[in-house]
Amino acid sequence: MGKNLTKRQKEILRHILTFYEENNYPPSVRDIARLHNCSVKGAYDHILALEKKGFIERAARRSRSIVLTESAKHVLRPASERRIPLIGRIAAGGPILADEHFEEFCDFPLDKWEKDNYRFFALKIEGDSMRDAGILDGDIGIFRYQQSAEPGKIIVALVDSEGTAEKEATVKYYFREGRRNILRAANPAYPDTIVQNLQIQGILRGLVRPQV
Amino acid sequence: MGKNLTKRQKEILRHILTFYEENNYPPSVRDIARLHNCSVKGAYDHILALEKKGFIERAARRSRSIVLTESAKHVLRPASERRIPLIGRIAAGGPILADEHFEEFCDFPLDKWEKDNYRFFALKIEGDSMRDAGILDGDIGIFRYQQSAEPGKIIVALVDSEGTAEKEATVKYYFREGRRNILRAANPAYPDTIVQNLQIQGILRGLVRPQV
DNA sequence: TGCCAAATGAAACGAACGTATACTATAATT
DNA sequence: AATTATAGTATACGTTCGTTTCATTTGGCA
Repeated sequence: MGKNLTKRQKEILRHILTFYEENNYPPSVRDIARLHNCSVKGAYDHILALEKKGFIERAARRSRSIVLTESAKHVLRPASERRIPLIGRIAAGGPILADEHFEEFCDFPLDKWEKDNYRFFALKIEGDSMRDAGILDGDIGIFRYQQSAEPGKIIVALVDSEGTAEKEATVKYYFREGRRNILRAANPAYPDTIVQNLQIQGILRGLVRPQV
Repeated sequence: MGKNLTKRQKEILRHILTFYEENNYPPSVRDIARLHNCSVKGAYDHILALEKKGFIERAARRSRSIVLTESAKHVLRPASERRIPLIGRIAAGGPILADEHFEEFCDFPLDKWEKDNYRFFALKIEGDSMRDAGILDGDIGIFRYQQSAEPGKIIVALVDSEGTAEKEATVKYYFREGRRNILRAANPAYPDTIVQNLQIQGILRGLVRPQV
């Protein structure tokens, strides 16, 4: 997965999407050649390359059978615009919005809630430490990506996870006391956590509960 | 517009939709003929008829250029099956799923959660009576429409609202005690409500919280 | 019964389409 | 310097596809 796209290949991808959005059916090889202003073979080669890299799928010898994969859609419209990546485990040090962390995408009517340019991600919440804030085990939190937060907000922070080199995302209230950062659960059973170097990843902006 | 469909034509329409959902690109005339188990000409004539009646659109001489119109989608799957109506106030006696109650539609990734034939609706929840179940004021509950429920489930029930002839929808835990129906809040500050003739409208299947 | 109209099918034509061959050129990598 | 990946043109082959022609069947209905 996650191979790199060349500039031309990305152009082709976008042409395919554009054609599809305008016509509601996929383009033929010649349609793509026309849009890209190149020869049929040129377009065809790009299609083969895009297929090999996993950005499109198609049926051999069938006309107009190109479909964009999730990766392609993700490349063409960044997470913030429409689809929210659901984050899995976070490797040490890496940025939270790297492709390798995306387990799947969480379709979400985001555009009705927010119209700005922030990027969002989703995180499955485990445990009942935020129970009293109405956030239960299994809920999917929708977070706006930002690296700082006002005290009192519910945030995602990265903390070291035992036994592995990976980090773990934890969801807590964020407070400050002097120079110390405090992570506080919304459940009196959990004690505060005090951390010096806090890696804030985002603040809670929404919630989805798959089942009740 | 809105002409009538013959039985065969509706079958063809459904075949087109089925093919499209399975492949993500439209069928060719021969694909349709295969699905309908008829000749190419038979399928083609049906396509022409469907086009004349406004259920499909297509580009002449272009392969796989059939697209279903809104009318077709409406015929094939009524609104209630996919988009979730957001219910406003409920007039006295009327069924909860009447058009007049829909204030708007709540687009929701329903298909990933449920694959059955139930009908769903959404309801904005007011108050904090279900706070301890993680359902806060302003949350939008997603309910499966059904008129009975097992005890212990969170349901929507219709109760008389003071001063008006209208009914109000209330969300509570449902319990039984002998022949009496008990509506119980998930907040100790609220007392149980005991009702004799309970109008259950649906049970909670999901939740969306627009803002935190 | 006989006739019309709608529905259906086999076959075929030509356009649209995927695919292949051959050749050129550029840039990055080995 | 050789290799590989990318990008491109022009041309052509064979398949898929929309469309048409002609003939056949089917189902009312006068």
